[in-house]
Amino acid sequence: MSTATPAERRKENIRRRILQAADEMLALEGALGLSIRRLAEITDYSPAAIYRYFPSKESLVEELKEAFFARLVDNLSASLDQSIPFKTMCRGGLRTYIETALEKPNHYLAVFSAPVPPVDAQSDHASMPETSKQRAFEFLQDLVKEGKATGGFDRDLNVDLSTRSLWVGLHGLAMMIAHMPGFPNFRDGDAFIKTSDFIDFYIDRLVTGLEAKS
Amino acid sequence: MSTATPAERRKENIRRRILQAADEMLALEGALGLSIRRLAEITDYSPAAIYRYFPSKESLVEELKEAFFARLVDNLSASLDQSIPFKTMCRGGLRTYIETALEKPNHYLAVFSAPVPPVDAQSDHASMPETSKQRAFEFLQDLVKEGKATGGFDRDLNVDLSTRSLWVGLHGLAMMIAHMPGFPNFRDGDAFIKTSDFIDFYIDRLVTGLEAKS
DNA sequence: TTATTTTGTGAACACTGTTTACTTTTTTTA
DNA sequence: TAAAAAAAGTAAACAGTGTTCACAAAATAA
Repeated sequence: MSTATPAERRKENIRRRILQAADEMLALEGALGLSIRRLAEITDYSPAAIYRYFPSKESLVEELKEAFFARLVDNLSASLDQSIPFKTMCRGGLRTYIETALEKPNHYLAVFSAPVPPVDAQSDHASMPETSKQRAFEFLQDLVKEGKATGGFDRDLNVDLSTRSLWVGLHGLAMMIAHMPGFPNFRDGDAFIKTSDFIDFYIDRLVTGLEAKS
Repeated sequence: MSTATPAERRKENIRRRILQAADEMLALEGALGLSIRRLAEITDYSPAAIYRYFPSKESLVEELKEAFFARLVDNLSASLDQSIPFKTMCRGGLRTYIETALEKPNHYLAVFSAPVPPVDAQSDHASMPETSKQRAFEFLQDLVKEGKATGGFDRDLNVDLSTRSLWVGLHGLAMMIAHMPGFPNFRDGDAFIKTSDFIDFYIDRLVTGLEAKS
């Protein structure tokens, strides 16, 4: 390896430094709070200098999103363990999705927020990196397939629809917790609910929805 | 009624005109695309004039969100019909939520997007108007209660957890379709899925997840 | 050492939300 | 009806934003 010249290595280092500063800014203040000008100040560059390393703010954020989502998918893969019962493994995997998403809520929100014009062109599944998205989808698809084969899922389930249902269900939970501080508790809620308990309950409902009726 | 002076009525009319123009802008270009300056241009006022009617852009958007969400809740209430079987009524109600949300995707996104600093203070359930939110929640809560009583739901279900699960599940679907043009179809998807079919399937899973096992 | 490429920047452009001081219009009061 | 008070509207500025461009400084190649 390392067929890079010192100049290239130096450049790559600066790029990384900028990206890391941007990552912290994204985590703390969200995609809108991430400002090129403040990023320049923090990294001790002029705003224009940033543009020697990234063509636009959007592309910079895109890199952060991809890295975050790739990590999420890695965590998903790691949670696969064929030696434990399907039910346990399945619930664990879904929980991993939620927990990783909530480690950096602003990252998760950024991944699932379309670029500047929210509803515009019909670029399908806007703004999600293609490779990691495919991997996440395949993870869920495998889960559904194995669930049908050995996990007690309804054998008549349509795999495409079921996979997407699982995906949407997870997404709803992550989104809800991510940008609603306080959820699942209401201001004047009758019952205090521990987030962790709710996640367990919700994932149970998700899985139960796919199981055979008896 | 109409204990308002002509001046007050005129003022109210202008306010409404501005709100309506803003509503169209929000629908077309999202909360970020809605610009006070362009709104001023369209309504033939100076930017500063808008501030005679609304204290801030945020409060203006807040009104649009509340109106939209109130309409959503009205539609939900209207979908209640005790004369039809619970299963049908329940599915119809949930479908109404999704369909109304998707009539104005940018409105729905705005309702469920926290104000400028996305994850900041712990104002619970940020940015959703309290009254309409409560009404929507109670609608779902009643659904769960009736489901337990007469609709075949698991009688051991925790109502608080179940209501929130339903809520989160619906939210996930609305969010996913709202800011992912093309969903539920992937770019190189193996199967073309009609959105309407997917909604039906997904709502079925949501309800099945709450039903007694047999 | 000179020539060339890379790296960094100040200043500007075109936007954004918002405020302030000021003028014009309308309404109220005397 | 005339004067005073209140309301409505605005130009200009402030403080931000992303981005571009012409130019200077530094590093590399010839």
